[in-house]
Amino acid sequence: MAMGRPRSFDTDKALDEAMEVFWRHGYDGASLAMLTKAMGIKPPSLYAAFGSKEGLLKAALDRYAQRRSEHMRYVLAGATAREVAERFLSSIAESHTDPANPPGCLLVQGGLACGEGSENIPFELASRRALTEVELRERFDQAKQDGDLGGDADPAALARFLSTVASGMGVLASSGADRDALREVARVSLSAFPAT
Amino acid sequence: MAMGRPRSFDTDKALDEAMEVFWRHGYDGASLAMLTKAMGIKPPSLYAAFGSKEGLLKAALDRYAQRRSEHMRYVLAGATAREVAERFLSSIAESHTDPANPPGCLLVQGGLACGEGSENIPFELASRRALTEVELRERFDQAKQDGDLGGDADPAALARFLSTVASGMGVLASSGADRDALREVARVSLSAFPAT
DNA sequence: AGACTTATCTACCACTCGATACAAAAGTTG
DNA sequence: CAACTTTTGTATCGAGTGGTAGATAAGTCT
Repeated sequence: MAMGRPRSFDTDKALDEAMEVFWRHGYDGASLAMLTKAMGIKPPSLYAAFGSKEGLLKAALDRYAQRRSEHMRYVLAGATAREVAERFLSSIAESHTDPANPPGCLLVQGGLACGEGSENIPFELASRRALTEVELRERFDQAKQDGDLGGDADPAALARFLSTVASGMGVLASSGADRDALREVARVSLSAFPAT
Repeated sequence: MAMGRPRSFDTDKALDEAMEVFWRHGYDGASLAMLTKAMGIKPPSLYAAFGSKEGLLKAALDRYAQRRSEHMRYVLAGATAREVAERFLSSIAESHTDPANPPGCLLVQGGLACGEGSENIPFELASRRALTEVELRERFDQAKQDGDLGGDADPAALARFLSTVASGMGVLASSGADRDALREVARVSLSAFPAT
């Protein structure tokens, strides 16, 4: 049945380049010219592989989530709620200032507000940010059952707090703050988790 | 010397409309068509009054800062560091979910990452966000001299923490979170300021 | 009134946007 | 090799971008 001409570029490698462009310039600010140049391909190849600019973003977001999942598994494996929080905030401080990537978080930098043809992009990013909060809340629910969160502690509120601080650290990092500044924010934030 | 034809629109009223467009769509996402329609004027009037799209944003940011200054004066007038933090976070929770405005904070929504012609916009917003952090730090320095901040407390770190949480609350609000959610984040954040 | 100054409107500029039509190229299968 | 299928590059689409030229309108000053 004839297999057709094989793709001449590596999809994942191209996605990594696209991710960086979206990360650094946001969805609206990332033009097809920038994307195709970074990916090393021409527009028809991009559209054949990803369908649309939005499809490309979603594929990049999937890849971003995949990268993060291993970190998150380590974070959630912390023995206590406080240790989970400590691991979470530390990993955010490191990853948001990793010189291998643009500063901040793709899910924040990608676009909190967009133009007329891209109204659903902010929703897409928000729903992906929400996933992390859910993971934390479920872990803190478990911590409460385990007894290492006091009776007055609110797992949902703590998860939302951590998620909010993480977003804020994304904004801070994108402003050029260095790693130590983010570590300091992480340390102060831990006040919400009384030491065992 | 002849005064010339008077301006037929109210500059501040027009700025308020422009502010809302930038707030809701970000700098790149706000097109001249959207801006002129919202302001009720034509492009030549806009350019005569504000010079450029970037000039319009800066004028809107000035107006935004002016609006906030009274709130900030109230915040900084708190008797103790903890009361300042409490007032700050509460005012953020209210203002970022004020139905009279787009959700979140203009200084965050306006654009953390921009396209090729607007590289300096994120810097402009970041420098304005930094002003609030400086005000808080100076107030906490004073609190330390006054003795209502313990010897182990770090005024700069606490100010950066609050500023970071405020940015995070902006992201959270822009995702559709309601006022109670932000209030809860404010409450948890206050853990960093031991009660007197 | 008439000269002068500034704002406004219509129409448009060159350019970029995201996206695509078409034909040549590069493979696999019979 | 010949038939078939898919990808690739060139060249371009219509729409929208930020911004402006030039004429007209609406005031103030002498």
